[in-house]
Amino acid sequence: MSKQISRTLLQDVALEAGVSTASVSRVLNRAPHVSERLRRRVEAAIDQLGYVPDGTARALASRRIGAIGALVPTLDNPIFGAMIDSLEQRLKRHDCRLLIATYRYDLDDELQALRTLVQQGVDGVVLIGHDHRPAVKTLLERRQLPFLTSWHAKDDPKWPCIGFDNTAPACHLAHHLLMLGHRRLAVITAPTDGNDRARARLEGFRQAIAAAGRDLPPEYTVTVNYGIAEGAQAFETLMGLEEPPTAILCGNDTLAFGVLLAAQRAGVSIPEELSVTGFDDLPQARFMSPPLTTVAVPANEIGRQVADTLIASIGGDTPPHRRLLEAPLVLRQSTGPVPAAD
Amino acid sequence: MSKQISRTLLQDVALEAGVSTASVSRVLNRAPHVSERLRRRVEAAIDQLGYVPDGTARALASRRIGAIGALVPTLDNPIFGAMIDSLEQRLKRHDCRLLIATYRYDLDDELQALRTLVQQGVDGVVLIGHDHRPAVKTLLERRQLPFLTSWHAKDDPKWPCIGFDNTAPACHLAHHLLMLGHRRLAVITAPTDGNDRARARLEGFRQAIAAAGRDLPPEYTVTVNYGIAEGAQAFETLMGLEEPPTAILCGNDTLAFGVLLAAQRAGVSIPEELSVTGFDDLPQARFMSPPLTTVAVPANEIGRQVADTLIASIGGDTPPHRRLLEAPLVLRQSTGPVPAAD
DNA sequence: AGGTAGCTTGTAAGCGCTTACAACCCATGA
DNA sequence: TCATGGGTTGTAAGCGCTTACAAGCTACCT
Repeated sequence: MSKQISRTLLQDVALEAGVSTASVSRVLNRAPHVSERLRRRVEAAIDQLGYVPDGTARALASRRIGAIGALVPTLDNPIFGAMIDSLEQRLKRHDCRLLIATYRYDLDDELQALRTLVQQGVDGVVLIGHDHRPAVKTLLERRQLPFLTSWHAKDDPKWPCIGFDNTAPACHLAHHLLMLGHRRLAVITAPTDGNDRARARLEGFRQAIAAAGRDLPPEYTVTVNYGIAEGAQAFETLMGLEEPPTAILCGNDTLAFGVLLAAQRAGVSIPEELSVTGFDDLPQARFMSPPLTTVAVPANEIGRQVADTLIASIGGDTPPHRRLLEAPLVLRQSTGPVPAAD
Repeated sequence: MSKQISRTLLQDVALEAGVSTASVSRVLNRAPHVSERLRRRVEAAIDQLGYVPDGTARALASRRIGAIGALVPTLDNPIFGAMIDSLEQRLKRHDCRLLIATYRYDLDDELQALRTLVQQGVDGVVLIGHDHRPAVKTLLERRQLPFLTSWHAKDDPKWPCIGFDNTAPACHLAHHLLMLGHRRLAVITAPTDGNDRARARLEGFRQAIAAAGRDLPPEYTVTVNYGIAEGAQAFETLMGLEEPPTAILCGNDTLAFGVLLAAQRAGVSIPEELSVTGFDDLPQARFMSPPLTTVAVPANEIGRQVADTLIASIGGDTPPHRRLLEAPLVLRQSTGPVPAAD
């Protein structure tokens, strides 16, 4: 069971340097009150012996594991990949590792995954969105674990967050279309169950439409899973209606890509015959034909700020209740005036 | 410094159940030789007290942390996101967590990140590719750490791998173009430094071209970083040559997307005037216009098999030296016969 | 009935580090 | 000169679990 290699221990270093184990530990942890002379002696011994501290023993004794946990719905969506990428890069600077777990938008799985991470001993946790099982909060509180939610903008003192408003940009997008004369706006959304971001975006679309004195009829709201093919399919559904929409608001870029491609196939020219919007501003968005009007989600910036803030919380700081980042509209060429006929 | 909440310990469970701590531990670890009656008593006590074992103590005592480490160049590339996603999902089944670290294709950073993961105490490690600093091997061996490389097909007993051949499909791709009559084949490749996959693909292209009795002149080989814009730029470079190529082989899909888009802008019709190929088969590839001829990389399958195999290695199995997965050509419409004029 | 093999359970010694606490040293000021 | 205080270092008690080893028990065999 045991790894036979007898590794050099902290005690060996202490012996070699002729100091106590406590001193070695202090040097290792950059503790204050260590004389230059002692520090150098210890460092020499460490080099000499090629000593590498044992993370598990350290974790047990110090009650800090040196890693945080990230719970994300999936890494298949590149927008989360981007966030995790930045998060990990930034954590590294703080000498902190990243444990990830995915839950496929299933909140029970999220809770379960959180339990595992907590049991593992993570020093902090980052969650996506505002929708979670109540037990998530209970668990986090009981363990007094620093945590942060992200990707949303709910002003809930119980859930500190670093995110952005999903509703307002969605509202602006719809407003933009209404200003262009569109009256038949349809929406393609991801399943909103357990996904407050999708709900918030949908809500934004609704608000703008309501503000214009109109409404969003059920047949103009199509719910599909994430994917290009799914977006394309939703396009078919919508354009097959008796009165097809003149504009389609998509819950994310990937769905919009599907719409763009399906439109191209169907010979529906965009934006002349149909306006389309996305949400995320994936790298591809500006390269679509036509370039996609969308909302730039600050995925990388979220990753960085979450890292910095969580590290600070672990260090004892009280995190700000809420920090909102910009999610600016990016108007490109997939939206245009309503067709003359309409 | 200490978390004030006095948590219930294994000892409390033992007390409550009226058994020894060893027995509780045995129940926890599904050890053999535990009577049904005792097991039930312990489980009742665990439920009763809401006991949750401490991962760090467990790790220290058992010398297993319950997590493996993954070293990937970046998560910004969705193909790695896909692999990591599958890897994590599958690890979960084996009750194993995933620690990730990225290194931006910098092998020194990779080594450094590995050191950190090892120090952290990971039970196993998965690497991408065959290019690594020698110290990586030394470290892994000295710690007798189960590990696996992936994404390549080198038959190197020192580096067990679960991957696929990058060269052969690349070769086929080039062959396919040659069969279509193309003679001026150009290549857009990612930087090959520290990236054996990119080198292997380039090598495949070269092999096919050489087999046809031709060669790949330097001006037909453009090296650019990962990105759509970079692919587009490379397109400009190549098409600006006195004798522009009639086909462009791209080292990955993202570069090919850039070429496709730049061609569209430049009014170069594909595949009539120019053939283009990618590598990866990202979800978008089949939705491009025209749909991209490429190679389907088994990212998800790699993730799953790496998980299963690494878990088996940790359990004491000797991993197969090498398992190769299929990376089939996907012929779509971005490749066609050489233009008549040529 | 006694011996023995094979389970089941308990005892207690770690796993390798951190840190509270105490001891010590030296410079400073009275 | 001696008390005082602050910075430096050492001692040793954990951190919460796993597991080698030994002991106890049951059942079966002779």
